[in-house]
Amino acid sequence: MTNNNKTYISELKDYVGKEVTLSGWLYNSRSSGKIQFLIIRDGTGLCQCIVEKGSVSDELFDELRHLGQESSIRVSGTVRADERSVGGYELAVTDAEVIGAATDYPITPKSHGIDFLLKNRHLHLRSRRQWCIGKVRHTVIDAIRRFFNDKGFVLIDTPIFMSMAGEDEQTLFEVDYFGEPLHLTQTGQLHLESAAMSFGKVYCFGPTFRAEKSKTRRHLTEFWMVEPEVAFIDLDGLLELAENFVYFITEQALTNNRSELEYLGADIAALEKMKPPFYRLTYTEAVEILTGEKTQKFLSEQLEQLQRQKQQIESRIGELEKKQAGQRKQWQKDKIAAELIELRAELGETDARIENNPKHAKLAAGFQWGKDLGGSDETIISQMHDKPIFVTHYPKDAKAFYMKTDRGNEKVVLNFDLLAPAGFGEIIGGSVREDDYEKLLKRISGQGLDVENYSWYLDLRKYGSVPHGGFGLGVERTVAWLTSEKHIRQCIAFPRLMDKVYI
RNA sequence: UCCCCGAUAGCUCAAUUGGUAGAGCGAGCGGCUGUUAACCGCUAGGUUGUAGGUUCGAGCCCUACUCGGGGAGCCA
Repeated sequence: MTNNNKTYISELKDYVGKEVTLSGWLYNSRSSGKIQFLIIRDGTGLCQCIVEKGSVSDELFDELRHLGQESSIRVSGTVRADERSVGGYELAVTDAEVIGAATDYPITPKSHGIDFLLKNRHLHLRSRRQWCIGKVRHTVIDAIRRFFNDKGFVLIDTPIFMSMAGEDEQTLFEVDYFGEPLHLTQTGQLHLESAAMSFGKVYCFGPTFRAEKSKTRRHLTEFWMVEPEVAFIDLDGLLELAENFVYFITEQALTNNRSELEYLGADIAALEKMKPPFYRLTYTEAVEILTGEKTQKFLSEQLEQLQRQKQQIESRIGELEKKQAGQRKQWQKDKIAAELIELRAELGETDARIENNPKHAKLAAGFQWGKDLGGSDETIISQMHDKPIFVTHYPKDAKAFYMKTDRGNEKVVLNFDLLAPAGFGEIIGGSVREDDYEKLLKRISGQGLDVENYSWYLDLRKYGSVPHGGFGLGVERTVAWLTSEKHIRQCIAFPRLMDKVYI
């Protein structure tokens, strides 16, 4: 089948007044006796197609009236601009051909639970929300490659089967490699360091696997991570690289996906403020903030606000319940019932936040210097800022063996996390790498790791060692942040969750 | 692994103190020439997650289990 006569919905603005043929799927339809509105999706967008009685044969008119959601179809007609239509253009249909009729499509235009949607992920991908997220993700990935390629970085594909651990042995997936135990990569960093000593600036980009038993909205067992690694760079240089990088990604998403971001309900005004420089805090400063009065005040104000919000929702529910009882028409009662369901869900979320608030306040107030920042601690700091925040100089003992110690204070390392604002939390983790042979050797053996396995890694410190470092950015977390999507499982086509793989 | 919540029609949810299981969407039929998750009328659709227990009577109370959601630890 040739593709020559086909027009895509995204191109309709160039065909106003002209006759075109669209190929796609029936997204939704409404009929009004002698006029039908078919919403067609073709992968590039949505288009409302108008079928008037008399402009097509009676047989076709009747066939279209009974066509099921997601049937595949080819429609021909004249393009015209109309503000009432999705996307601003519509098609006055003169002819149509049903390619594959569909009946009883499971995902209806009403709301569904997450379990049902994940079980139907192969179909859920067709929904508008998932489509918008997929488009944003595509832009993010394109921006990642473009940013590094334009800056002279060389792409290095690091292995997925790994013989050594980058971080923690316990969080690895083990595989049987012809009888030998290997594990799936959790970072390409160690290999990347060796490549950086050849090419200077390198990056790797691919799937990463973590066997962490984490059941939260921020975790997947398989996720995509990009990791740049640069020779001759210090911590300040890394921070600058990271903020320019994140800025470029947000700017590309705003340029290419504004309508998708709007549909998804992303905070576009906030994203437009993401210009560097970002905030910079040391770990010690972050701890002072967490344990300080300002945080307790911030949290108690937040709690008050949540309680006010709760009261508002409750009084609204009370009003609606009264209103519902007074209604005689069943459909009016049902409309109110639908609103009540939404309000009750909102109330549940608010309740959970009210319940968590004092726990988080207690955790923050009792935070001891030396521990790693917990999820709630990151959330608090993130909520207190309107731009991304770098947190640097973590305690050495809480961090991986390869991080370079601060020569002015050996208790901390030259690392950083980048927290996305408004409560989204960590999207980047990175560090300057230990470049001193003796210090690295001591840290490897000090962590009980087999030095033999790391001899090649130590070689990099033997033959022309240089200051170097890099970081890793999680793609799904970044997409979730940009789109205001709550759970990162929606930010990858086929998510792998702890204990659960649907298709 | 721990804590909290839930499971009722294909889907999303109601069901007052323990007293005859309902609605919307979706499906089918009909009506309507500008609809925006269209609207209006009619029809079909149920072993209330599983196994026990209390009771004259259990969707509702009790116990165990299964599955799911949210959160914690850990992390991108």
